[in-house]
Amino acid sequence: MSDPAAAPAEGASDFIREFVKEDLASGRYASVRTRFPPEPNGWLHIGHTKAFNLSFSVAREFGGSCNLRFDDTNPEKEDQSYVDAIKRDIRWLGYEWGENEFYASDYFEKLYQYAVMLIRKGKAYVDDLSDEQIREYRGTAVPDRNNITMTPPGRDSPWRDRGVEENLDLFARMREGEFPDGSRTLRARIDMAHPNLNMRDPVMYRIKRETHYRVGDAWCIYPMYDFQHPLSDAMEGITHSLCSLEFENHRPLYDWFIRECEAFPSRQIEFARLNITYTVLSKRWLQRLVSEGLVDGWDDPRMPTLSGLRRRGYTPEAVRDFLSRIGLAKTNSMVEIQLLEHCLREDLNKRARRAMAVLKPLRLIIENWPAGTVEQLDAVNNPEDESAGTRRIPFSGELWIERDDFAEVPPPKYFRLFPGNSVRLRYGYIVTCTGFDKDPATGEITAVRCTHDPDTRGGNAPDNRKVKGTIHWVSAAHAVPIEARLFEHLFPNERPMEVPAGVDWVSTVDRGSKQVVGGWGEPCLADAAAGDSFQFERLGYFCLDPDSRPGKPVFNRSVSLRDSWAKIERKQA
RNA sequence: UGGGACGUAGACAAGCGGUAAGUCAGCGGUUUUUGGUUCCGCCAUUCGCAGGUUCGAACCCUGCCGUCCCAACCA
Repeated sequence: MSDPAAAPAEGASDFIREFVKEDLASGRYASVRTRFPPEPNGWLHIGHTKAFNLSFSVAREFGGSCNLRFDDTNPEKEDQSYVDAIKRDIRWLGYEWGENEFYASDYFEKLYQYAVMLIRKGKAYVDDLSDEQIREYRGTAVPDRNNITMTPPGRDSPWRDRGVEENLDLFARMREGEFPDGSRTLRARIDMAHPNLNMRDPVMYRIKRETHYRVGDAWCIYPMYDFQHPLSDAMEGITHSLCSLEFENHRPLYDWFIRECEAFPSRQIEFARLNITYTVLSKRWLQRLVSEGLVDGWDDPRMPTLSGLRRRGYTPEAVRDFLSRIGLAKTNSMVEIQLLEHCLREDLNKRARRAMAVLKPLRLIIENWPAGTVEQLDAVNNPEDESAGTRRIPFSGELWIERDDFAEVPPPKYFRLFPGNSVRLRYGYIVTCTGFDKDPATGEITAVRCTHDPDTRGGNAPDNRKVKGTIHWVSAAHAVPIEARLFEHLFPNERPMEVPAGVDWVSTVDRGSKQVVGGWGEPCLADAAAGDSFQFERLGYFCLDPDSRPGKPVFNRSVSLRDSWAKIERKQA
């Protein structure tokens, strides 16, 4: 407890770490053990990372350990595939749990014995009330004249005072499968007048004939969260059980079960869950996006799932950096997605190789280029990392440039290509625009013409004249065709869940949030492997998608570069 | 005539009775062969509001206001 090694390594500090420190100092606990308890009924999203990053980090910082425990007590929706996906995603973010992998379903027998213990103590009883009756007896909330919700005290179930022996017998027969689904429950005997609804004799067990993905048909009664969770924590010797705010109302119950079962006194501490603008962080909502085909599956790069972020090109480092920046508190908060994007840019800027690619191609013809000549030019792979080295790029008399980099009539402050103006072709030559070709029928610019200054090879002018603009390009004869998938936020609204009455939030999904375009890339892009990240100069960061085929790489735009020109344009408009 | 929490800048968030950190966003400028990056400035006389205690209050007390959560045999 006076061990200096117990101090947080990274200097992270928040109210939970304060509590942990106090608990160690006071001797309440001798060491730290946390847990991350996902239910295997869906994919992990970035909201979950806040929770498991916290529990794993706190454990590590205080020299303890963190268990991965699957909270699999509802066989209806759980499946092994989710277990596998969850494990894969946690590892991806960089956490390992070694031998500490547990399943609440492994505790079914022990939990049953705890329930028997509570029955013997007169603290639990078998109830014959139906679910509707239970709800009614619990006390239905009614709006008063000020429309404030109030809840009258509940009434005792007529079965509440059954004798211990009868309860024991009935509970055993529930387990044996003598009663139909839903016909009886085991309830904790606490206080039907308690102001906290959770304390009004919560259900501990329900009868449900459903095959469980791990224990099969061994059980037809399954424990409820409120009973199972504290005892699972206790059995694992969890000291600090960290969970989100909505469980605050359950803490008295959590403590009650542990106390009455005389189990290890785990401490539950709640914190605010993560919300991010322009997206939704709820399994149910994400599930709907998938099932209604609004996205291309759980790993669609627009999804906030870890598999989606990974496919989008997010790195574990960027996600962890994000988590370290959002802080930890009990205030309900909505983090701007710009912060997440900033973290990605910052990470990729240091690590991603640069490459040139043109996404809205326009032909550039260098009129004074010696016909048939091809030159190999040197290019830096990453100006932020000298060790990344250099590469050669072919240059010739016909190039692809970005359509946005030419203007027939330049707007104010535009310093790209327009008739009479000079720009530098990155790593190439300084060229001067001599004209352009236009389709007389459509008015579309079909090619831009220019001359190059042979003395500026590499981009430097011997006379040191300054050229304001530098644009990217790809040699037409050497370009590899690429597909680029450009993503925008899934929702146009900062808070997609807050829709006007009568509007289905699903209808607000931006159908144009995924845009597929064809373009041209420099030759090195043909050799990219799935998952490789590049910065396409002046455009953004792109990650090779597994949909790529030989000769046809597909790139997902992870995030665009900051674009101050776009801001100027916006102001001018 | 319910219970549990939370209110510090546009968004997060430090602050723990001694006179408002930091980050993102935004704005202005610097550097730059990416309108990227870097770097430098600016951005809360005030902490939901009103009283009170104190030499001194974002921090303590009282009242009020606002927001969130709770009425699954889900977790």
